[in-house]
Amino acid sequence: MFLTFRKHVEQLLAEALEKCQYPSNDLALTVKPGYADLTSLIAFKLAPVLKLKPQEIAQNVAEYLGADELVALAQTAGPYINFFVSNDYLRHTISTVLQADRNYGGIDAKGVVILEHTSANPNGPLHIGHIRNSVIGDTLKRCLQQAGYRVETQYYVNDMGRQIALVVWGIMNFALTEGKKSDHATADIYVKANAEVELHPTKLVEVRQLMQRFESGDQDVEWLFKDAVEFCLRGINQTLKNLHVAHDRFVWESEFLDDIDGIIAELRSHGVTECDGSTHVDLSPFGISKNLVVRRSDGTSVYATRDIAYHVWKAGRCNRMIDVLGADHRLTALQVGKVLELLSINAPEVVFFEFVSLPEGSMSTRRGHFISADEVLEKVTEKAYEEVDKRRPTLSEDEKRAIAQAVGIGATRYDMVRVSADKSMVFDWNEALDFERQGGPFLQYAHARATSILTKTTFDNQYEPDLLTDEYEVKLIKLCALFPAVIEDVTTNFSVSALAAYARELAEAFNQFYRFMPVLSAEPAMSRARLALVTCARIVLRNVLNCLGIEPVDSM
RNA sequence: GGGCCCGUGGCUUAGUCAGGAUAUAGCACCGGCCUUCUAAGCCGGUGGUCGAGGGUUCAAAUCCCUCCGGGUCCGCCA
Repeated sequence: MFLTFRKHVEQLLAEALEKCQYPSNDLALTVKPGYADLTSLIAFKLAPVLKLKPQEIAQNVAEYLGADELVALAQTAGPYINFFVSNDYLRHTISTVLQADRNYGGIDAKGVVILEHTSANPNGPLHIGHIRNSVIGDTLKRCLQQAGYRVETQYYVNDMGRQIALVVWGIMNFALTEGKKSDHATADIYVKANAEVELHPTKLVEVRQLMQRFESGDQDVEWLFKDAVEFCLRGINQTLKNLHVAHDRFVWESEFLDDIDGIIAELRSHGVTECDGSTHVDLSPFGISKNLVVRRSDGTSVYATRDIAYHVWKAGRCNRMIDVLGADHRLTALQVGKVLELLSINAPEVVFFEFVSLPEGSMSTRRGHFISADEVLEKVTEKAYEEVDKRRPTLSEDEKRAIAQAVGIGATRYDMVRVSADKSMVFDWNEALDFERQGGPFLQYAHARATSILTKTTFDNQYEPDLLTDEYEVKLIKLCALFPAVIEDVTTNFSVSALAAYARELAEAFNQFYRFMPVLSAEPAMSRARLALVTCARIVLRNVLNCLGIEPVDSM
């Protein structure tokens, strides 16, 4: 509803400006809670142009602004022009939410999105850095779907690099740890292989041979690689499932080997040069001084070229192509994007996120220095179980387990999107295990409270919305109205942390409403009106939680 | 050495792209609220020269320059 309001105000303002014969290319609308529902700073912008005082301009414009169905009041406050929503706006918000229900938050987005995320090398389990990628990616998927897009998520599987060759070589030389989850067992092998190779660099020859045999199409070696990758991926997939992350498709890098010649041929007319037998692309026209090698002098392919081929393939199958990548891929992504542009293909939209490190420093799968997602999930769920057990001792064991699971995953996922993606994070066990703050469980709690009220009565859809005039009620309705605008923001700016913040505000507003506005014990008419609002708030809370991949529990 | 990202109360953090009215929350700390729909909650309070210094502007956390601190990238690795 807020989007409608904003569009409406834009129109009113443009008309008023026209009547004043003022230019109207920038309406300078901003939202500043505490002052108004929407504010225009247009008077400031026009002051130097018109050589008039801002206050005067605001006054002149306001002459042509009046109240209507959506706008209760448009008034100046010095140079500011403030717009306030009407009762109709509030009424419409509630009815819209109740009617749209699960679809509330949709913004009529059309088309297919291919969203690549996680894509961790299958040489070990996902650690807490990888799942920042997974959670951001999966949250985007859910938001894009809520917006209306058809979304296909892809995991790009590196099945032929040096790292996988090392794993394969390790499997050939060391015994797999018995009884371990496959991805963890793979990491053990990988760590051993790295240590061994570091100690005896001559053994690298064997690893290199494996890579060459793979690329030359040696069936036996291909199977070894495939087995190793699938083995590790099974474990990774289990972790993702536990995190409520599901990929629609796993795309194997080696599938693009055949496309490389064609792509290099097509690049011939766009600044490709040969140098000592290898093939380079000159990206200096784009301000990248270093040439990008697209084929080695021994004729074998490089990762970058396969990645380009992958993106060419994706581009042909969707309207929007989005990648979620660690900030260390910034240069690579830029290079890939520029080469795609040379091929007349739009570069992907890339969402970067900064690193997650440990208090003692950065993580390294190679050295076995990392905290796995499995370990975090396990400990957090365990802690959540203690909390449930403490608060709800009468619940059955199954119920406690289920709630602990939902709360643990919710807390973990929320922590991953809470802070802006371009801020690096230091993982802290105390923080991860602390539920006494406005995190995932806080949101779930608000939802559980709303559900609790609704299970104690029936809502027959008969209500008088105009009774909802208290500040807590109005605040809650206004926040519900904002949800589609938040979805729009996430789908255009990928600001998942804004979604997290919105969820927190919504839950807070509901908790305030819950504290001060009795629902079941109110007068019948008031009770029905508040019941409508609880139903509405629960829908929005549930949809927000779904977008965050956090289970909206009915009880906790 | 060069590129990119970050630097906001003791700690974590919003706002920075599109400069405007009292700088956002949480944790911690202090004080209140459970005979009333789940206290994983609510209300109030203490605490900030927005890394430093210049500049642009009627107006700067936000834009420009310099510097400092932290991270990261700069492979015929993936």
